[in-house]
Amino acid sequence: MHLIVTEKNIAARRIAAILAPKSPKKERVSGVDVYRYELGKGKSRQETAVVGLSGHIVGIDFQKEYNNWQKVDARALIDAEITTTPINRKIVTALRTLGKEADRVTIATDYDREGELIGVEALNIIKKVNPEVPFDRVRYSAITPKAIDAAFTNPTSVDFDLADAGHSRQVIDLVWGAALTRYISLAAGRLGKMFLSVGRVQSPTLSLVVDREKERNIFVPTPYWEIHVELETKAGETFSAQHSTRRFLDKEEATAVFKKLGKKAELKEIEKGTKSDLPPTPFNTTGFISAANSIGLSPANAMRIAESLYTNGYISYPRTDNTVYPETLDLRAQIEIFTEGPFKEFADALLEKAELVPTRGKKETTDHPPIYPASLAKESELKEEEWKVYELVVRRFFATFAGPSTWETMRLRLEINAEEFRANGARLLEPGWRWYYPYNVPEDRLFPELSEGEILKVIKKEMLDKETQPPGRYGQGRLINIMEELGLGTKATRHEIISKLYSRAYIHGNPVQPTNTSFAVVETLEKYSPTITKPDMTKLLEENMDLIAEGKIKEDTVLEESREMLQQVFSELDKNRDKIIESLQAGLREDKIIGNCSLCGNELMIRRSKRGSRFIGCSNYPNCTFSLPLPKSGQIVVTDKQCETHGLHHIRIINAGKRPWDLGCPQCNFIEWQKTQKEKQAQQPKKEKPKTIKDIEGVGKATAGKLEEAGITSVEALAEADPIELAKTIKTSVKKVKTWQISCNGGIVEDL
DNA sequence: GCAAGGTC
Repeated sequence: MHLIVTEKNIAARRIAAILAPKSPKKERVSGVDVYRYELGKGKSRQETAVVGLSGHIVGIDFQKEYNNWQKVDARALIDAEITTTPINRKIVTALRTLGKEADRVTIATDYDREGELIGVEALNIIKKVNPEVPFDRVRYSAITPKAIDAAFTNPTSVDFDLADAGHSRQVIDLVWGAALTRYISLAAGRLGKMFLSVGRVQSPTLSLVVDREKERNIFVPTPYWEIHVELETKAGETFSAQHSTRRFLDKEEATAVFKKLGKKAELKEIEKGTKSDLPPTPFNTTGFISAANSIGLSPANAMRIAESLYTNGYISYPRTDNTVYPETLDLRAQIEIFTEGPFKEFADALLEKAELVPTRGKKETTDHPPIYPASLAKESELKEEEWKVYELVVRRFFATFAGPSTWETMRLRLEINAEEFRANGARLLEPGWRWYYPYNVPEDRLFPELSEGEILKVIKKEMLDKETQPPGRYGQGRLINIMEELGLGTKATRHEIISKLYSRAYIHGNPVQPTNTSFAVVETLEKYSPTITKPDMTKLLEENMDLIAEGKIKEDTVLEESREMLQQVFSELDKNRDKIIESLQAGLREDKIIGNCSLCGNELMIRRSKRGSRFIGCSNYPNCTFSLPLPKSGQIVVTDKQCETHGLHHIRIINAGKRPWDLGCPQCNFIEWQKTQKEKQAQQPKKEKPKTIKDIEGVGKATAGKLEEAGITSVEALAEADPIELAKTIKTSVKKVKTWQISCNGGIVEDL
C-alpha cells in the first residue's frame, strides 16, 4: 500500500479526491479519517491510503523529574535531557497501523519549514514499525488538480536539514522559555496560576507595549494654537479654512494674527489636481487581521471566525503569508461563483473586463495561496459576524482586480488682511476599487462654486487652544503589523501571543496597556537577559536555521552555542539575584494598590487571607479593618480608571478562555451587591433575632463555651465584638464570626 | 504549572 501523509485532514481529503480515479473510500483507523483508493488493475494494482495529521503530533518537553518548580533550579533546565512524546495519541496509533501496511510512503505536508519537520515526525513514527520502507516527498503550493498532479509525478526527497532547522527552534524556545519563566516566577514569588512567563516572541512583544507606555509617561505636552475661519460666498454657502501656520507655538504671535483678521477674505488661488489610490493587495493573514480589526473585530475573534468559515468551505485557508495569487488558481472561475447572489453586480462588472490582472503584494510564499472566497454563502446561513468577515474577504478579493480610485483635489489659498489661509478639498471622481471595497472611505470634502479673486465674508473666526499628544497606545491590529515587520511570531501565532499576554494579565484594555508587573518583568529582563526581550533573538535564530537548512552547520552546534549563551545569562541573573527579587516585587506591589482607604486614608491593597482567599484590605491593618471582597477565581487587573465617588481604581477579572469581566469600582460593586442581598432578604420572611447565643445557627455547645470564656455572653455582645480580634481569641475564621454577627442581626447585612 | 509552532 502507498501511504500519503498530509499536514491536516482537509488536505488529505482533497488530495485523495484529486488523485483517485473514482471517489475514494473514507475509513476510520483508530478514530482517524483515512481516504483509500486504487490505481490500475490486476498485477499492477496499487492501493493507496491518504491520511491527514493535525499539525505537530509529537512535542518536546523535559522529563517528569524536572516538573517541580521549587525543587528543580531553573538553571538545571538548560542542560536537561529533552524527550519527544506524542501529543496526539490517536493519530500516532493510526500512523503505526498504516505504517506497517505500507510498502511506500509519501510525505505531503505543507511546503514550509514547519511542514518539513511535521513530515519527519510522522516519518519517524512510521519507520519505528517499518524500518526499511522507502519514502519520498512532494511539494505543492495549492491544492488544485494541476498542482497536485504535477507534484505527485515529480516527487523529491525529504529535506532532513530543513527539519533539523525547525527542530532547533523547538529546543531553543523550550529551553530559554522554560528556564527564564521559572527563574522570573520564583524570584517574584509568583507560582501556580500566577506565574510570570518569558519567551522569544512574547517578551519582545510585551517590551514593545511597555516601551510605548514609557514614552507616554515621559511625554511633556507643548501647548500650541490654531486659527480657523468660517467663510461665506455671495450665494450664502459656507466652508472653513485654516491659517497657513498650522501650529502657532507662541500664544502672543497667534493672538496678534487673530486680532488682525478683518471681515473680508480674498481668494488668491485655486489649484486643481487629481490623485489616485491603487487597489489593495490580496489578503494574507496579517492583512486580513488588520482589515478585520479596523471594522471592529479583535485579532483573536477574526481568526476564530475565519477558521470556521474555512472549515465550512466558504473561504480558503486563513493562515498564509502569501500575498500573490498562484498561477494555478483559476481566478475567473472564482469570480464566476458570485454571478448569482448578493455580489452579482460586482462579479458581473469584473467579468466584463477583457483581462483580469490582480494586484500583487510584497510577500510571495509557497505554503498557501492568499485568502480568497471559496464558495457562495447565503447571509441567512451565517452568523452576523461570520457574514461580516465573509463579505470582507469577498469584497477584498474583488477589489484586487479593480482599477484605481481617482480623486479631484482642490487647494485654496486665501488672504485675510495679508495673513495667508488655506483649505483643501477632494471629490471622488471614479470610485474604482472602492466601489467593491467600501471600507474606511475618506469622505468628500467639497467646496461651493468658487473663482479666483473672489471676495468672501468672514462670518466666524476662532483661535483654538491645543496641546501636542503623546504617541498613542497600540491597538491589537497595529501590534500584529509591527510583530510581522520585526519578524516576531508567525501568521498562525501572532494573535495567540497577544491573547497570551492578556491572559497572563501582562496587558489589558484596547488599545493595549501594560500593568506595572510588565514594567518590572521587562526592566529586569532588559538589564540581565537583554537577548530575550529583543527581536534580534529571532533574527539570529532565523539565520542559524538557514545555515542548518543549507547544511553549513550542524543543529547540535547551534544548540550548544545557544545553551552557552543562556548559561552566561544565568551567571548574570545569579550574581544579581537580590536586586532582581527586590525590583520585581516592587513592581508587583504597585499592581496591588487599589487606592486610599475611605476610613483612614492609608493604601488599600489586594491581600490574601491565611486560607488563601483574596480580598481588598487596608495597609494600616490591624489599626484599620476596612475590607472589600474579591472574586474567588480569575486574575485581578487593577486598571488606571478611577471611581469618581470613591477614588478607587476599577478592577477587571481575567479568566482564561472567557471574556474579561469589568467589575468596576470594588466599593461600588460591593454596595450594589449588598443592595441586592437586602432586596432578596426583604422578599424572604424575616428571621427572628436569636435570643441567646446558642440559638445562633452554627454555634454549638463547644463554641458557646469558648465565646463565654472570651467574655461574650449575650447576642448583643457578639454583634458588637471586633470580628478579627474575636476570631483570634477563640481560634476560628473571621468569616465565621461575621456570619454569626449577621445572624445576630436577624440576617441583615450591615452597611459599610 | 514552564515556549512557540502546527491544527480545530
